[in-house]
Amino acid sequence: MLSLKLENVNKNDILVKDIVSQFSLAQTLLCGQAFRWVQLSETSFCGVAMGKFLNIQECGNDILFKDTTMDDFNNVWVDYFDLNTDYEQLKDMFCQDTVLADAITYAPGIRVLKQDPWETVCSFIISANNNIPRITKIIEQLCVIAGEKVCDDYYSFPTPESMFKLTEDDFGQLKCGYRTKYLKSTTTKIMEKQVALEEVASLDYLSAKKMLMLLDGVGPKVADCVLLFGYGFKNAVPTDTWIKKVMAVLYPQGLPEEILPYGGIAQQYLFHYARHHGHLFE
DNA sequence: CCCCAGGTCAATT
DNA sequence: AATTGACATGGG
Repeated sequence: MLSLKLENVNKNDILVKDIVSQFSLAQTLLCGQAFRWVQLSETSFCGVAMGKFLNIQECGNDILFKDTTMDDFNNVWVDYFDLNTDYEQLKDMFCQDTVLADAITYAPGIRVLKQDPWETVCSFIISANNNIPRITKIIEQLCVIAGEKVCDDYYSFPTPESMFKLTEDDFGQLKCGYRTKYLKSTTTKIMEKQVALEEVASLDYLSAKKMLMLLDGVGPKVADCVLLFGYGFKNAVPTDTWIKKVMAVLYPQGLPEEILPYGGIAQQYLFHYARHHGHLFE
């Protein structure tokens, strides 16, 4: 458990002190777990998550949450950014392993977010056999078409109800190809309560994974992404093409046992490292 | 023209 | 249970 050092600098601005060593905005928001944050400068971002707008920026060793409230900070952003987890402690444990030590040195400021489950389900259905720029584009278009305008050019992620009302032409605009039928079917199953996303949180890992895989377009990898990035199951390890390469070359016996309870977080350091050093794993 | 992209599904052994 | 090809779209 990490004790947050907070400072209420202005009415709607909150400063989290001395956390940048375990929280880089660029590394956290651009490492392929979230697709909606807009980078305004090297160290500042804007976006909508959990239906709320946030302006967030690094200030030296601190992180400044702008245009928010203390209530939203405590009730929304602390969980979203996993601020009660001490990533320095986790990294110390991971660094016993020399491979992970290299990956962490490359991007020591990655945190694993706990995003909205519905948004995460849809986002990673879209992500299948797709590339990150196009995933981002499709999701943004979906929000413009079906989300609500929160402010200026910022839209919320649409609710299942809103997506249920989309027409064939609306989906055509998304250009997400054969994934359209998965989005439609998954939306219907959620609306008809064949799958209740709020119940998944209370299940054990395997039961939760099985339940998510009842949704069309959700296989083992997407399910693990949703469990890790949308529910905070830190032991869920999404095995995409990159992680398969890393594991085959560097961990033929699997991850070290003591790391398994936090395998998903370790995975995110490895994924980021592998994606930027692809030639090492051919 | 080819190949690939944070895979999934259905058919086939 | 494990393997194989199709699948929309856009970029290199």
